[in-house]
Amino acid sequence: MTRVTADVAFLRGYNQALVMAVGRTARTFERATVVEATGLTPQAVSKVIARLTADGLIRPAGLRRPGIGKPAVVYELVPDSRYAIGAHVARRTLRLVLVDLAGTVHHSAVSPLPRDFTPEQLLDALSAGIDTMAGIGDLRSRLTGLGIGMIGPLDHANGLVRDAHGLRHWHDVPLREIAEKHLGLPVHLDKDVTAGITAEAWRHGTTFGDAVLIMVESGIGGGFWLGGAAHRGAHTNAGEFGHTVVDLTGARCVCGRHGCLEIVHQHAAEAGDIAHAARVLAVGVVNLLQTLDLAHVVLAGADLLRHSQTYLAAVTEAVQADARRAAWLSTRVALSSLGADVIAAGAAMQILDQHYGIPELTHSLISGS
Amino acid sequence: MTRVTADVAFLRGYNQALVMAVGRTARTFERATVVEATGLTPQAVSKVIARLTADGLIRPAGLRRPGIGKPAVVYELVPDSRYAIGAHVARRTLRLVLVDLAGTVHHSAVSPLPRDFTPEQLLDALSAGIDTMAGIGDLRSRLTGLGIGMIGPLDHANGLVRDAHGLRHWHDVPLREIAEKHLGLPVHLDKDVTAGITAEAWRHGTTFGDAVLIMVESGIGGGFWLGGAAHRGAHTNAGEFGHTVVDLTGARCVCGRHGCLEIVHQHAAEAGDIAHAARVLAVGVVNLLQTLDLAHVVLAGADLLRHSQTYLAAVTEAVQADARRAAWLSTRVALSSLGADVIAAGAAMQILDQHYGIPELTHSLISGS
DNA sequence: AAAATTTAGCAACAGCGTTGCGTAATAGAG
DNA sequence: CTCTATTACGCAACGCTGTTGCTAAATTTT
Repeated sequence: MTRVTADVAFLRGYNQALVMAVGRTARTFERATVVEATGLTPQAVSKVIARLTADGLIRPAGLRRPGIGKPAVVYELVPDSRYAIGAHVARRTLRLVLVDLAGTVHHSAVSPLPRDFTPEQLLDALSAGIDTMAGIGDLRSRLTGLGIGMIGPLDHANGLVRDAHGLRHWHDVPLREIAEKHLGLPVHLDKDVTAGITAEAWRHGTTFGDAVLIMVESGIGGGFWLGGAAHRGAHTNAGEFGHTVVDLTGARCVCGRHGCLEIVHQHAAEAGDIAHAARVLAVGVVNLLQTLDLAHVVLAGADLLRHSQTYLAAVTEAVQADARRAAWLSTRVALSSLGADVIAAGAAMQILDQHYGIPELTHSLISGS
Repeated sequence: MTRVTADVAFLRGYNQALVMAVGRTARTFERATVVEATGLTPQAVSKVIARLTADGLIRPAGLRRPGIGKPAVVYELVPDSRYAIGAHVARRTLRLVLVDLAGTVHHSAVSPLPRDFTPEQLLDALSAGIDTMAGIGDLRSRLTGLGIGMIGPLDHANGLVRDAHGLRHWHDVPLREIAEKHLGLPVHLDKDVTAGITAEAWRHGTTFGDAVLIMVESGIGGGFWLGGAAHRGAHTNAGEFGHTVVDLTGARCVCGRHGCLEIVHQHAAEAGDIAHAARVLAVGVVNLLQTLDLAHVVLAGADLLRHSQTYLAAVTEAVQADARRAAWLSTRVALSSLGADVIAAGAAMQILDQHYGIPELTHSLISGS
C-alpha cells in the first residue's frame, strides 16, 4: 500500500495521481490547468495525460478556443471507468454503496444483520449485496475492490478485527484476508470514522486541509485527516474522541473514567435537551481545534443528523466564538455532504484512493513503536 | 521547503535522506544494513553512499569480516561535517544551542532578554550569540542555518510572528525575513513545542511513531509528530492543548472558556499540590491518547521538570491504567532526553531536517483552506 | 592451491521529467 | 488573400534515477 523507497515507478504514480486529483475535483480541465496546479512542465503533463487517456481514466471533451492561437484540448474524468463498493458494517445493519471514480454514489442499500452476527454471516451478506450491485451494469471488470468501514478496535495494517465493540464473535478475525478469499476482490478494512473522513477528502481533492469528521451514532467518534492523509495513530485506534474527559467531576463512563464527552452528551440527550447535548459536543469540537488547528469540521452520524440543524448551529457558534480571538483562524463547519452514506462511500473511496490517489511514502518500517 | 511535484531530484534527496537517517540512529552501518532498512538494491545503496561520502557527510570507519568472504566496509556519520544553531526565544530569556549533524548538543547558553524586548533587540542578541558559537571551531562554513523556536501564535509557512503572547512589540513581525537579512543565514521559524517534538523525532530516526511533546512552562502546550512529520495544523496554531476544557463547571480561563486544562492545573499547582496537578495533566494526556493514539509521550518544560518524577509517575500511571483495557495498546512515556535544551535543540534540528531529513511532498498548494 | 562465499562496483538499460525546437491551428492586420 | 502573431502541443535528445546482469576482489574453508 505504502512504500518505503522512492523509484521512478513512484514518480509516475505520484504525478499521475496529481493529475487525477485535478480531474476529480474540476468538472473539466486542460493541460494548462494541470500545469498551474502542479508545477509540472507542459511537456510532462502531456505525457501523463497520454498515459491516463490510454488507460481510459480520462478522455478529451472538446476544445477551448483561447481567442487567438491553437485551441486547447479540454479533458474530463471518465467516472464510469472504475468503480468500488463500500460497506458500512454497524451492529445491526449493513450498508452497501456503489461509488464511481469521481466519488459519486450510484446505489445505496441497507440490509439488516442478525443480532450478534458471525463473520460468516457478514460475508454471505456482503457476497449477495456485491453480486447485485456488480450485476447492474455488468461492471465486474471495472470493480476495483471492496472497502469495509467498521467499528473498532481493529488493525488496519493487517486487516484484522481485534474486538468489534459489542459483537461477541469478533475477536481477532482476519477479515480482510477471509473476505478477499471469499469474494475474489481486493478488500480494505478501516475504522468507520476514518473511512468517513476519507470520503470528504477524496471529494474535495488536494486542497482539502486538516479535518475531522465527528460521528454521533451509538457513541461519539472522530475520523482525522491530517497532512494530506488519514490519521489512524499507532494502533489504528485514533478517534476515540468520545472518551475524552470534559468534566472531571462528571458521571462515570463505561470506559472507567469520569466525565467523558460521550456520557455527558448522552445524559443531556436522554434528558431530551438536544440543544444542550449539541453544546456539549461543541465543547469537544473546540477542544480538538485548540489541539489540532483544523480547517474543516464535518458532522455526521445517525443520532446527529436527526437533529442536524441544532448540532450544526451549536458547533458553528462555538467555533466562531473561539476563532473570534484571532481573525486569521478560520474553520469551516459543515454537515457531511453524503449524509448516511458517508462511511460506506468513504470505505469505497479508500479502495479508489489506493489505486488512483496520491501515493505515500512510509518512512517507518516498524509500525506503532 | 516542501514541494508539490516529484522528479528525479526528489528521488535522489529522498533516498539519500533514508540512508542519512540510518547513519544518524545507528552508530555505524554498512551497505547491507541500509539495504535491509530501506529496500533499495545493493547497487543503489552503493551509489548513494558514494555521493554522501563525496559530500563528506559519511565516511568509512573500518571493515567487518563476515567470517567468510570479502569484508564489508563499515560507515559512520561525520557529525562535525554540518552544524546548526537553535534558538529558544522565551519571554525573558534567549537560549542558544549548537547542534551537530548527529543531533548532539555541543554548546548551550542562556542569556537574559530585556523586558518587552523588541525585534531589534532580539536580533542583536542572536547575532552576538551566533558569532560566539560559530567562532568556537571556526565552523561558520559548516553552519547550515538558524532555527528559532518561539511562543505563538505565528505563521510557520511565511516566517511571520503574528502576535507573540505577552510581548507588546511583536505583531505581524516577518522575523524569518529580517533575521535572514540581518544574520546572513537561512532561518527557520516555528512554534516552540513543534521544534521540541522535532528534536525527539530527529534523534530517534525513521522508527519514531506518532508522538506528542507536552510542555509545561508558563502555560501548557503540546507539539505533535504525526505520520512522520510535525503537525502544525491549518494555521500553525496546533498545540494549544492547555486550552482544552476538562472541567465544564471549572473556573474561567483567560481564554474565556471554563475549566481549561491549564487553569485547573495551575490552581492545583498554586495550592502546592503538585501530585494533583500532575494527575490533572495526566487526564489531558490520556485525552490525547484516546483521540490520536500516540506511540510516545515526551514530557518537558521548566515547570514540569522541576518535579519531573512526580509528573512522570502520574502520567505513566494514567496511561497504563488506560491501556489496561487492551493489551495491544502501548505508549511509551518519557522525560525529554534533552532537558531544558529541547526547544532550542529542536529548532536547530529543524534546519538540519530541511537539508538532510526526509523530504516531504505537499499535496496542497492552498494552505489552511 | 583450489573452491566456496561474501562484498563491491562497472556497464548497459528502461523510464522519469526537462529542454530545445519544430509544427499545427487559429485570429487579426495589411 | 496573405502574412504575422499567438497559442497549443509533441518529437527528439538529454541528464538523471534506480535496476539488472555480470565481473572482480577479498577472504575462509577444503
